Amino acid sequence: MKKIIEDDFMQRVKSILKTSHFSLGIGDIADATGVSQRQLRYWEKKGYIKPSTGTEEGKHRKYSYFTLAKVSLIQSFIETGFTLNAAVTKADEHREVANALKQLVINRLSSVETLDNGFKFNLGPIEGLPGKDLIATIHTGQDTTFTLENQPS
Amino acid sequence: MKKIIEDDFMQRVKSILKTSHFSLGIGDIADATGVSQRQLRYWEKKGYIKPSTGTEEGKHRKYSYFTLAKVSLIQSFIETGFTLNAAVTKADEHREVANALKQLVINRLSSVETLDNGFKFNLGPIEGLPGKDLIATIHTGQDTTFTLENQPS
DNA sequence: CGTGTAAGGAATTCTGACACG
DNA sequence: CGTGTAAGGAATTCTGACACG
Repeated sequence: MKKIIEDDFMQRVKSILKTSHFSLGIGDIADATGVSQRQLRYWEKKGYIKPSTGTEEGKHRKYSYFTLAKVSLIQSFIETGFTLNAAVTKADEHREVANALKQLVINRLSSVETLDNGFKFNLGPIEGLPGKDLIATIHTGQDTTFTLENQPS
Repeated sequence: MKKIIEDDFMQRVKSILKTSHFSLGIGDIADATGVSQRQLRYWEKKGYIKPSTGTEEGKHRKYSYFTLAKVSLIQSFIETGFTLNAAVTKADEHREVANALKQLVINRLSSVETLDNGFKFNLGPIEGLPGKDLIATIHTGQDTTFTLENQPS
């Protein structure tokens, strides 16, 4: 009942994760974060955020996913009572977290199996435990567990 | 030189990951995947993909990130020589992979430390290894390694 | 089947300004 | 400082059709 997803598929997924540089419009950012378009343009003018596609030629602004994350963080701090400037400072301290998470997945994901109600991800070896692979098991709607399995010989 | 990011921050990041339902326009999907707008509308008409925001009221289409991933996968199979219909079938077999990856991060990420040139993620305990926490270490531009550390007492 | 194109209308975003404070 | 609003123009997307095959 389980099915090992072929390496070919994993290559495609990794390639997509690495190369897919998608962008969002200002309305998409506003809807997702609750920050108004007026605020986003003002924050840009102050240098707090910047669109990936310049608006030099009078075109619509485009934002990266990391800008979305940053806007969400800033908004989160503002709601807590920080001033805009203080919220930006706090958000900037950790702006690379989302990027690092993405890198984690790209670097280590080596294979996937489908289960009846979830997935098994093979994340490769752990330092100091030769011959073992780290396995993350996800069951839909439940928690994720990590286990160790002997590497296929 | 290292800095433990406070729980407060992790709560914000988790909250953002869970609640941030962002969407992309048809032009964003087309630019990110290389699939034309004409193709996207045709694929929608055939029932292969569907926008998150209906176009009933004559508004612009909005797509989820998972639809972007699916479109990328379909395109990847088409480029390999599959027909559109066959490519959709292959993509559908694994459409929940991206969702599961997101769940993995949300479920297990418990704390983050910043290093000089990367991050340390604490992913919590492993089955069968009491007292230990799984640590993922990411160095910018390098590989990710997993190690075990004693849980803080 | 699957995609390209030109056409006219509608939805979205653009800038600069006025407002409040 | 930081954000809301109304205004007119520009960029983007809309649908239905014609085309090729």
